[in-house]
Amino acid sequence: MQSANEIRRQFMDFFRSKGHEVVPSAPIVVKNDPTLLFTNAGMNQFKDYFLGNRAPEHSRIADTQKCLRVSGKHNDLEEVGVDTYHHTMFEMLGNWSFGDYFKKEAIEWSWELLTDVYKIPKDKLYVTVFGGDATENLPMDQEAYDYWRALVAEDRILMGNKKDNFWEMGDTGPCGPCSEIHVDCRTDDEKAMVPGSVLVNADHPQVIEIWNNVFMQFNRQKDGNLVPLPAKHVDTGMGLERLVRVLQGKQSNYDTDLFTGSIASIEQITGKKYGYTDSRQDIAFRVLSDHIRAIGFTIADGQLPSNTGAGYVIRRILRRAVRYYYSYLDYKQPLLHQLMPVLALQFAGVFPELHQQIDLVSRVVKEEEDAFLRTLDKGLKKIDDIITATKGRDTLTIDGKAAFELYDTFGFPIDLTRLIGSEHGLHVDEGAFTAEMHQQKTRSRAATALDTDDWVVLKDGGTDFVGYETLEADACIMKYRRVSSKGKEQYQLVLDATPFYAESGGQVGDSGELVFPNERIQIVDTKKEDGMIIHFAEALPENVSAPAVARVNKTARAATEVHHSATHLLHAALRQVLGTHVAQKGSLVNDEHLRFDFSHFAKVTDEEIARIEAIVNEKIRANVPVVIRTMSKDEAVAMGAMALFGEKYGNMVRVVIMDPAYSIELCGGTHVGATGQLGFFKITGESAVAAGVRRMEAVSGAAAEAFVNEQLQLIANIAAQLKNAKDPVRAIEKLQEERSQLEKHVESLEARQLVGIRNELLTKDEIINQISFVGQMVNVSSLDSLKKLCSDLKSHLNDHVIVLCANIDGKAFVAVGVDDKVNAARGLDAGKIIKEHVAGLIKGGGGGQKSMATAGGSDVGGLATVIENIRGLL
RNA sequence: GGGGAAUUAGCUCAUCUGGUAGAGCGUUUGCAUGGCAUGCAAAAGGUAACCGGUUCGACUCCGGUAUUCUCCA
Repeated sequence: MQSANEIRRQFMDFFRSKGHEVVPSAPIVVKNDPTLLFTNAGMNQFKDYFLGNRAPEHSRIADTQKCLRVSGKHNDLEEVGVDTYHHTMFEMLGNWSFGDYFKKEAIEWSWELLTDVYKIPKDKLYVTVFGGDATENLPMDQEAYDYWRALVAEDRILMGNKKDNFWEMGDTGPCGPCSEIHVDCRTDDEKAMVPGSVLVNADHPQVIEIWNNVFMQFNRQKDGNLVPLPAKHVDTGMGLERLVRVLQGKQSNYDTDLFTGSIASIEQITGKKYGYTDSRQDIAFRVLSDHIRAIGFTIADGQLPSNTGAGYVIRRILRRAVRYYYSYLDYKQPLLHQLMPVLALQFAGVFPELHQQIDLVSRVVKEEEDAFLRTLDKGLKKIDDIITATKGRDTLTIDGKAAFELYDTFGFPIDLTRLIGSEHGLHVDEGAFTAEMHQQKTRSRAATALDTDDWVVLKDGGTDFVGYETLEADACIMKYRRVSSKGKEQYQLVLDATPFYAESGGQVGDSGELVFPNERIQIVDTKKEDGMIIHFAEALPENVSAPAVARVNKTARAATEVHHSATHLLHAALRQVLGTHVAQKGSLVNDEHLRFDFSHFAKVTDEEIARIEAIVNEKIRANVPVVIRTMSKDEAVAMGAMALFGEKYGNMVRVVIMDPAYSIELCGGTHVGATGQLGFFKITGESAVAAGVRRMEAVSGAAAEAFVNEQLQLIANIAAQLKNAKDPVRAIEKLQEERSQLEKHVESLEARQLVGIRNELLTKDEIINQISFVGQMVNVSSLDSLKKLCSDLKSHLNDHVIVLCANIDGKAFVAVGVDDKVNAARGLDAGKIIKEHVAGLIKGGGGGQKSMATAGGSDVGGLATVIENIRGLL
């Protein structure tokens, strides 16, 4: 039996023999594309080629692409692991032609590979061809049919409709008919009963599509019309997991050697046995062996779990895995991180990034697992309350709102609520839960509603980026569109030439202005989308076709460049001081400061920070020229450039060198000419971001100068407050000591004073109708003292009624204490007394408990009456 | 980006509708035992995240800020 690794290698060898360049997988985490969080198809990294925004370096390419799908019409996260063939992370094998070969070769080669190389029996295979569509006025794909007919019997070629056999990237853009290859894996008996041809594209688990060949030959325009493309492309995708299952003769993807290693490890760790069934326990095995891949590869590509965006998707996948082993494998400790090394080893030859960062990834995963297990613990306490409340209401239904609150606010999974509820004979009101969920979604969507108009195209072509050389350029608007969200309108502009740097690699996009003959348009931000540089403006010029001068805000750009160059110096210094395990995990560079996240397992000590700063400042004083060169990737790696995981690089890369012996980085950002321009570098903060990831914040250039001045000013102010003490720190320590001593002193004085007053009051005790009555004006400084005094007296008197009045800063205060026995025997209630006989007299309000209550008011004159009135009640 | 929640002793958390902030663990001290594990007793430890408002009175109610958690996009 061929292993998955062999099968993958055969694919690459085959297409290499057909003149293809084999390229590595693009990162699974997508950067700089607001429409996509993760790579979800093999073609993602070639999107720019198809759109014509960028020229391909090879016209024939083959690869295996890491993909992630957690939502979509055929793949809901909650379904993964339940069946035998859906996955979160999967590999898409693909061969590509950019304006090179077309239908003939694509069809012939796919057949050759499947039947000659992989030796799949021809009578197991069916192919589909686009059958035409009347509404689009498209004929059937006769060309593809004819090429297939030369290879395959007529009854194995099926006609497909637009839904299955016409592929579109989006509402507009390149598209075309496609031709799928399906394989029928059923037994001969089953085949005899129902012919495979009727089960194609019918969601049968054993009759599955394994390869789709898309022939891009049209461009879909905004008005819906299809225009033939000048250059025709081939875009294919074959799911490796399915292919391996077919070639290894398995019933389920999970029975192939892509997954059996992980499953065996889970068996070993949990002591449970995988039984190939649909039981909860077996589903848990599949869920874990699937999710572990998604988790491992996304983190290895630099995306840490978090509570927003792509990071949140990873957190959700990870938590679903935890839920499954926690509930169905009866394993209550972190488990996933134990599987990582097995996975890393399995893919070391294909996707080395996981193996190379295995320590970091394992730690991050363990930390996440620990955090979620803690969340579960807290949720378990909450659900106890809910269950008690439910039973108290004499019902068997857990309120859907309560279940949703538990889920929404405390992150407690709904399936666990169901499970725990059922253990108590309760069920969840699912309708109400779903309704709450729906409301939440509607609210979120409304808040993010983005209304985007169509592009208005004035001129076709690509943008010439001149921002590395100049900050000012002649430009025309090529296309623009209006976008609005939450009542705020903005315009997005694409220019034929621009000096504006679009946000990338952590460096923020440029701001500036477009100078037209009669007006100036402010550019507030610049971003990248589909390879286009998009300028964000608050308004449109009156004449959008007028020539303009695009001018970048020089001050901001210069300050940003200072921080970007400082980031490189910092990165190199970190590696020198902390070790070469330091790798960039995130970066933000703007005109005010820089933020750099990197892998490191301990807090960076003050001494280390001092050494890092010293190295960077040394490099600044050495005034090292910053050399920027474009070279081949191999050359850059040979030079010792730090290549980042999770970054997509073409064959030619831009390399930024600050002293070849010190810092060489692949980087598309903009930099200063020489390090001396940085002036000074200062680290302003060091903190933790996630397990094994630290964050460093720093300033350089003018921002560093401002920072230092602020700090010095602060110290000067402090010293001045301390009467310019020689040693301000010692002076503050002394002040604090004195303060705490004084506080204690005052406290004990007050306590003693109160004891004195209390003893005096005890002598004035009168017995009225068997009740100990104390009613006096006292001299205390706060309501708190008055209360203390009252409570103190209570503990010294039996059968008491106490009324204490005080004049504190011109306001009247009264405390009334009534012994519980007196309350019971005579119905005297301190709270009631205060409300009915005190508050009114002093023009105020009050209240309290039966045994003690207080009141306050503005009329000090009423206090004497208060005492007499209460005496009268006895 | 939008919603919900949390922040109380060194740590983990109580404090039902506003009315004198508590527990367990840990710390310190004393006692018991030859020593340890430990047991007993006592003590210290609080600006209730921060700022403002309502109230006679706010940990508690309202608003804002910060940090953290959580769900949705």
